[in-house]
Amino acid sequence: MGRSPCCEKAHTNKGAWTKEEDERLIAYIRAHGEGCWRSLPKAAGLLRCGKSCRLRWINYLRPDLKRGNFTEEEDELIIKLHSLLGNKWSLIAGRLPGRTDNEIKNYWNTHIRRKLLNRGIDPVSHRPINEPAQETASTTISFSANDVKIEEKSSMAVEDDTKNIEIEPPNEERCPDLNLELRISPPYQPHPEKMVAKSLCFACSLGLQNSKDCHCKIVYNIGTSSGNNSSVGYDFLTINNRILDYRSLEMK
DNA sequence: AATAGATGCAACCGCCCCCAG
DNA sequence: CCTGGGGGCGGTTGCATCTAT
Repeated sequence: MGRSPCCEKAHTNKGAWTKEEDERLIAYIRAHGEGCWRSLPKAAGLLRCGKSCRLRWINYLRPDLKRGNFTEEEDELIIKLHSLLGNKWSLIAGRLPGRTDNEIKNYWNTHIRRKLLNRGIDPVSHRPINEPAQETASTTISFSANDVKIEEKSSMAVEDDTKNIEIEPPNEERCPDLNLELRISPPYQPHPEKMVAKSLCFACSLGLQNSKDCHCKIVYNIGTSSGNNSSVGYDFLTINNRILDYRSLEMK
């Protein structure tokens, strides 16, 4: 359409980066920091599109990147985060220090998808493949200010801008409060003890009740004496029996 | 050893969102 | 409030490498 291109394509290199280009980019960012990507190539003496520089830096040259194979723990964390967030690779990457969204996206498509298929789990819905198709109602939890609303819908999506997250409820389970900071803490629990009967582990949330991975247990803790800040967590992210509380999952 | 097919991953493309003017 | 530019993101592509025949 009428939109101007992000850079002058005719005078930019494309394809694999050379060692010299990498060195120029690293040297420039070391000296000036990450700034205006559009003007960076010219300032750094690179015949590259600003977006290309940004991508190269973020996905490959950044000093804090953790290169190498993903660990089993990282695998499981990615799977669990993906079941909650869908293809929000940048959000998922935010929970894996040293990993980039592109890297995780590639890893998902090449390894984890197949791994889940081998386990008989649909990598999109995270449900058992042979489970009969059913009307999937989902729960939308709105977090506009302090006013929390829950409504039923029939799709799965994460809507960043509205700060609504739609989650497929596991077996009629109502999901607790979940905001983009990925904190689990229902706003108000007059009878927190009732949470005991409703708590599901992550395996159950995937329809794998009674599996060896099922470790339903309560991870809520009652608030302090003030009584107003009680927080109740769901054990979605138990990894190797170590509880990953959502309260540690702040985004950005 | 040669070749075809499969796989992995870096990089690109185009759309969307945010924000300054 | 509107608009355009810049940055960010997810999907896709293309090439290098690996594996099977």
